[in-house]
Amino acid sequence: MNDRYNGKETWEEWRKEWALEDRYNFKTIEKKWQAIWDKEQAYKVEIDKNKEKFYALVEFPYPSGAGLHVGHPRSYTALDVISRKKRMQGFNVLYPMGFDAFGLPAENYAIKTGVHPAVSTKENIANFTRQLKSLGFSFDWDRCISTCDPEYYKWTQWMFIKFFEKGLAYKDKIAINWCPSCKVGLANEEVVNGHCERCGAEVVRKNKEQWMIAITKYADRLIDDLNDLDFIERVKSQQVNWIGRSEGAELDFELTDKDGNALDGKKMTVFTTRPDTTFGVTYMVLAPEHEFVQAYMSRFENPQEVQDYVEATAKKSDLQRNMSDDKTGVELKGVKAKNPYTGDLIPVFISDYVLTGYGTGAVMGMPGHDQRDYDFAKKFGLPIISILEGVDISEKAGEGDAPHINSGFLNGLKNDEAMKAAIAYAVEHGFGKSKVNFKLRDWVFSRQRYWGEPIPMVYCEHCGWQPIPESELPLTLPEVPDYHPNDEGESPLSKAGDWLWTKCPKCGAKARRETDTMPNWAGSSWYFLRYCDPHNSEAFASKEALDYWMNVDWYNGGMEHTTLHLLYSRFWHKFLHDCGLVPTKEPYNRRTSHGMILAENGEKMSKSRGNVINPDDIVAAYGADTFRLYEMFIGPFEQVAMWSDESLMGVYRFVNKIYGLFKKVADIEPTKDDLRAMHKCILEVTERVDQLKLNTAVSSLMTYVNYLSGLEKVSAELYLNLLKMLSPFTPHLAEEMWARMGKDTLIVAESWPVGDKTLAEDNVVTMAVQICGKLRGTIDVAKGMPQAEIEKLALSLDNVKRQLDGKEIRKIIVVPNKIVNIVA
RNA sequence: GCGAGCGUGGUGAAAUUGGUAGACACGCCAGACUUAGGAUCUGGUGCCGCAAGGUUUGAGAGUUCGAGUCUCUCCGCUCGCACCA
Repeated sequence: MNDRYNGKETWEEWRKEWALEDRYNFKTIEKKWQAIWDKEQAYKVEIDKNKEKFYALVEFPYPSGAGLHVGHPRSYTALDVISRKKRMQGFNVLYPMGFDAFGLPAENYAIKTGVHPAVSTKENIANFTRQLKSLGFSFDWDRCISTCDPEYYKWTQWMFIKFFEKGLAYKDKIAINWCPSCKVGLANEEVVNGHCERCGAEVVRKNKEQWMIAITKYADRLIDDLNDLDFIERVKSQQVNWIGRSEGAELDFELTDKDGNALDGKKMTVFTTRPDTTFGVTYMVLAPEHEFVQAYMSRFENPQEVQDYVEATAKKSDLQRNMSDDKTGVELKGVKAKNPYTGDLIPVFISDYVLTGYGTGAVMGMPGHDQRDYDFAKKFGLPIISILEGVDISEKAGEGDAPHINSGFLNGLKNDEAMKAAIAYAVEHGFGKSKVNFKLRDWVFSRQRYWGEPIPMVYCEHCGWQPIPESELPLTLPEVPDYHPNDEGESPLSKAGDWLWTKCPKCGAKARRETDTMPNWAGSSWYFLRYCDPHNSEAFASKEALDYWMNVDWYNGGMEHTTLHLLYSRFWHKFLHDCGLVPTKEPYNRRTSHGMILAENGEKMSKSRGNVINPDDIVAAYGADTFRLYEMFIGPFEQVAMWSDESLMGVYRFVNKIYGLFKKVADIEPTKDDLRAMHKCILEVTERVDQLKLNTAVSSLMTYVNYLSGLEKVSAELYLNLLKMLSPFTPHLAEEMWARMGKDTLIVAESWPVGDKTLAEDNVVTMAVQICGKLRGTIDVAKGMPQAEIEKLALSLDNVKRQLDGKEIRKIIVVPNKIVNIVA
């Protein structure tokens, strides 16, 4: 009995049976081959040093209760196509799948229903796995991981301790974004337009002790190392943008009373990207939260006014702060700042357009050449000076690279030189230095949540924060009576009785465990490493496995993850590299991003709109192969695409056509034309898959199938090669027809056909004949025809003669095999 | 405002990177076989025109023998960041 022969002993016996079918029965065919791949472990992969490795990675999904979305298979199929082709080309391909299984939805569901998140997550993972398997992806399921598995998060915790040991993880009381509805602190990245990304409630500021990770220490490298990577441009630019490096200088302004007497020797440092414009500075502004304001309140002449403004600002959310076009502020009366370049005394203000978290929280106002300062100066009647020659500042702040004026020793210098000279002067006189600032802040790593990795730290009265010993890892999630945060906003883990209290690993005194959990970015920051060696209990992955498999050769994922996940995981990887734990400084060689799939009317698919397409329904109605092929054909991979049932039908027809073509297959020699069509197709498909032009790779296949359909009989050689090329796209159908052709191997293990350029070329080419660049006719020309003959042929065309009538030919340009252009 | 990208038929889109614009597919039209099925097959299909022919890649200019492709100006759209000094 043989599975591939549908239970018959021999191919001949099976053949008698299928002769009765004339429709493509995808339901039985797809199930059949999925079972055979499973049984024969067709996609299991091990280290094989004799073969070149290829590591293809797709972002692992969060196993939501809604199941797979049609967007997931777009990414998974694309890299499945690439993986399958690479495998056929002799590469040792690692293409793994897993689950990013910690997260809010499971916890919210638990709060609502009381079902433990581990239980619902497990069910969801089972459902996802079923769906993924129904699509025939060539994942090595033996390597499947889940971030909520203690065997996995043991290592996430272990790595956190490494961050702590290296001084990169620290606790700090900071104003965090606080969602009053979720009772949870949010990273800046989780705040969308001032609202909680999850629940939509307006985010407020709240001071809390949080674990932080010092990602800013890697800011420079996270930008600079992008240069060597093959990431698409918009991904790179978004990373650079997010990190937001700006180069400038810090300058100290001495503070005085209103008569110019030094104020306790106090200096105020500002950050500026334009130290060369300092001669145009007419005032200074501090963030309302600046520590100076409270410390020197009693020295101001208008403390009540100042305090009122500070309080009004505190009530504003970031959103309100951003939205106000109008500049507001209050002068700190009785205080002046001394411009270190000119010695001028300038007024000092507080205003909410200056942010406390960026730079020094203080800026010098140079209204002539900065629009925000210009607006502020207009509002408060402050002088506006131009220090750039010929730049108009009557309507708005002036820009441009021009010789400086009104600028003392900088006069006549242009921007760059003036900048250098200004900094050199500041350094020489000890009031400034060059400085690089970043928008990127350290990573807020605490969540007041249950369903995440426990942070493996304990607090001891005597010894402070201590990591738990490695032998106690994993620190598993305790059971809790309910999943609500407590009223102080502490995580549900604070309700975990016995678990909460332990001994200090250092002095043995009673100590309390950290009750916050890690953000869901934690587990996804290093999962690609675990895939290399997923069952290792001694290490997160062996050195041998990492040396062999890393880097990820090709990583595909959604644009929504190009700032956060990509940045975090690159940072995390770099840190491990610095610790000597991974061999490479960057994890991903190539990053691509698939476009979203929208509903037919161009709207986003969402439950509330009721326009969600369930992959299960498509697979049931048309089969996985049609579904896969359609998603590849839908449009350029990196662009958004609109779902269309009608286009899907077209692909379904095509798949049936391939099935139907089998009846024409005969044991005959291919003709020259046949071979030309075949080699052309091979060359095109091979190249287009490598370039991720999957939609046009599919059209090449369609063109070839159209050609074959027009033949009386199809040579077996042609059909077999067609099946090989189809197998990455429609693996089930390809296996089935391969078996029907009498093959007892798996097509997935066959070799990829090699195209021959010479055989793909026609020996007669059609050349365009143009007059002054306008098409006037075509000529069929044998390859290698001498230029003079081509010209003669072109000139003999009736339409050409007519067009040239009475005109003098000045020049004839012949581009071999392409075009003849007659200039008259 | 800053950064990235895009603009081609009724629709989704191709174009070997400067060389016959519209491949492939959807839709539509006509026909065939059938006789209600979201079946299959054949032919046609950018626009104007009966035709010869003309004309066409958001608008305009430029470079070139030749521009969808390169350069400049303008218009429009999408995404990301956004009072980041």
